[in-house]
Amino acid sequence: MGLTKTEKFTEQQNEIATIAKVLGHPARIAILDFLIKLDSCVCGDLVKDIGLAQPTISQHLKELKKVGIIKGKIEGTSVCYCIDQEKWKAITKTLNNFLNKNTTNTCC
Amino acid sequence: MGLTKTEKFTEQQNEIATIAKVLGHPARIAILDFLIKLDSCVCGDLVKDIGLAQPTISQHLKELKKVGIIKGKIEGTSVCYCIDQEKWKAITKTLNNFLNKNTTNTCC
DNA sequence: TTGATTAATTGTAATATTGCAATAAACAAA
DNA sequence: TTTGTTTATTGCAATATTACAATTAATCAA
Repeated sequence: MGLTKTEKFTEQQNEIATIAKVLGHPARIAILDFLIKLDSCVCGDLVKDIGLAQPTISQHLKELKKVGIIKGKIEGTSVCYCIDQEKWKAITKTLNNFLNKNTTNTCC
Repeated sequence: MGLTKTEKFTEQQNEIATIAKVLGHPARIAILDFLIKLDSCVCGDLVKDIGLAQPTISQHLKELKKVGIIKGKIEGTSVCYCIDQEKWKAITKTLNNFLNKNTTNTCC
């Protein structure tokens, strides 16, 4: 069916999955890597650096914006994209909350 | 095209994305949550607990096994699934490596 | 042997994702 | 206004993912 049954899961489970899903594409990781390296950036640079077509990059940026991990500020003809520090911290916290839930068990 | 161009990205970027992708579905987060709560588990319990059909659960377990975050041990008619502690730690490290790369910038 | 139980596999339908060409929109410079 | 630059949107094709019914395989119990 291709349709995730979100109603079967807790809000937290859905939240973790949504974040992870957005991070689940190497182009988006590459974009974030690039943004981290710089202080700001325009889409044009990304197209050159990452090597995917401009509409594809634009689409990935949209996904990243959807979870708020990046934000864009229009500056004339170009757009300055950068990491949303607050959101990045929140996402880090959410993922670590989950990752740290696991304690050493003795089974298997 | 639906086909990720992995060759355009670094090994590390692909690795992070692969891990995140597997965590990018609430059913798989729910399965991991359930496994963490217990010390061991069988698929039957998961079907009841999560509320998806048995083949669907089986498919999600396969995805989780693919990245090694869980392991299954056959015990008679049922299978004992549990977290692979070593792999969990490795995955946590990989994700945190990425998440901690980001430092406070002053742009935007 | 059967019959029951449990989990994997297969096949299929529906939806989602990825990627890009073509186009549009928004702005700056001439 | 026209022209060039930059990014977003649209439309489409190809592939991937999600979900489940039906079936298979494997084991245990009687």
